[in-house]
Amino acid sequence: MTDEPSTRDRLVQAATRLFRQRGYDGTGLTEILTEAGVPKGSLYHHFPDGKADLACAAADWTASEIIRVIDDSFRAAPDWRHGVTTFCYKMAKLFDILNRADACPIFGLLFEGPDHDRFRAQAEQSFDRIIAAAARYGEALGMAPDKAHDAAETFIIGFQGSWTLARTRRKSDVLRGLPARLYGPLPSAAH
Amino acid sequence: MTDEPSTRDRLVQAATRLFRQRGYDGTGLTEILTEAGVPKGSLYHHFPDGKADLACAAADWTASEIIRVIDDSFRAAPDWRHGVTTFCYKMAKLFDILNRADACPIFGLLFEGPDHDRFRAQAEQSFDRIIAAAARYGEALGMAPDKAHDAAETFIIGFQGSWTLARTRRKSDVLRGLPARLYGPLPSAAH
DNA sequence: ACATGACTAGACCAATCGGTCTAGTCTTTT
DNA sequence: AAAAGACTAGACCGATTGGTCTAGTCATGT
Repeated sequence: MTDEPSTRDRLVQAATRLFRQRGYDGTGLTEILTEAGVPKGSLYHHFPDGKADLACAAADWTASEIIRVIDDSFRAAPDWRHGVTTFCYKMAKLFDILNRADACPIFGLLFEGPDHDRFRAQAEQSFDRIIAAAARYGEALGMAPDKAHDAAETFIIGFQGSWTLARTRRKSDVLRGLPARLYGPLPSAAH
Repeated sequence: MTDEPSTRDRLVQAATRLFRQRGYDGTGLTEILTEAGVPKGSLYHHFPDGKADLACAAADWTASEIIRVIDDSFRAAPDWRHGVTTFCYKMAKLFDILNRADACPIFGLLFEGPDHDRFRAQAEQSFDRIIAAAARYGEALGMAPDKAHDAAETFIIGFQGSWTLARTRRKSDVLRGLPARLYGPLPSAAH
């Protein structure tokens, strides 16, 4: 009945947090180990290839988290724009919690590192998983499959760029303004 | 009459290239020094604060290069969309030259590093310079000042996101597709 | 001829890096 | 009770890190 996270999970989550703040090369193993409260031996037991292995696990875990937010945002959305808007607001809130300084959870993790192509492949896969998840909701809302995929891509591209700008400015409203940027001002609400 | 680049310039350009490939923390000083063919003493003469100083200089240099491309793209453009399209095509070409693997020249340089807030401030300034340069062309093409600024922001946000996706996929056509994404399919050319 | 400041040159340093390895402690199976 | 494998624990390693420091080389002004 202990719901303490396992050693493995504590490692993944500490790594995720630190990589997001300081990047892959900027984060030392000891730092991760200290934050997770785990000795070195355990790391190399759970992740035989060490840091690179851990980073891939962190990327995977992050992608799943993002998809969870997409699900929460689109499940009850009456139309595409509502889903996107809810997602952006949720992420803006997260952005503020993360001190407006961390890398985009979606892509911050995924580059750099010595084992370049392995990381790139991980990024591509995570990216596609996320886009596919969004596209599925587009289809459910009546878009044609290729239209839905395209809309999802545009959405994620815009989100990625917005997060970057939000980060340099340390202001989350760039994220909340994305829907209006992509789809124009809301026609409703005005008289 | 020697047009060899100065020691300083060689340092900045080598650093720019390497930071773009491996990131700030992923690039060692010796690597930069070797690539530039410059000994350590010279580095600390020209950049007393060492690596961080050099990174800021590299960021500044990069921003100026980007603005040069913006100028080249918009100077003779008949309208906003043409300018954006030319820019995207030019950058797609650059992307292919860079082996489709490097970070976005605009923002790849600017994060991470121990001296976090200094880098962030540099990024913000470079970012704003670039957006302002684009916005100026928007105004010259007849947009109201705030409309032009907004259009420039959307453009750069989209570009940043597109570069990231292009990088994970190693395909430059994501960049070339940005104008259609932002402004819809070209109405002309069709019957 | 000589002094001066700009710049080059690289040996050297403590600290930290990612990673290995041995020892020991649990939990489970028989 | 004994054996076995999963897992924890951390001392230790060579390599590399960013940075300092001293010595020397130029070009220029006087």
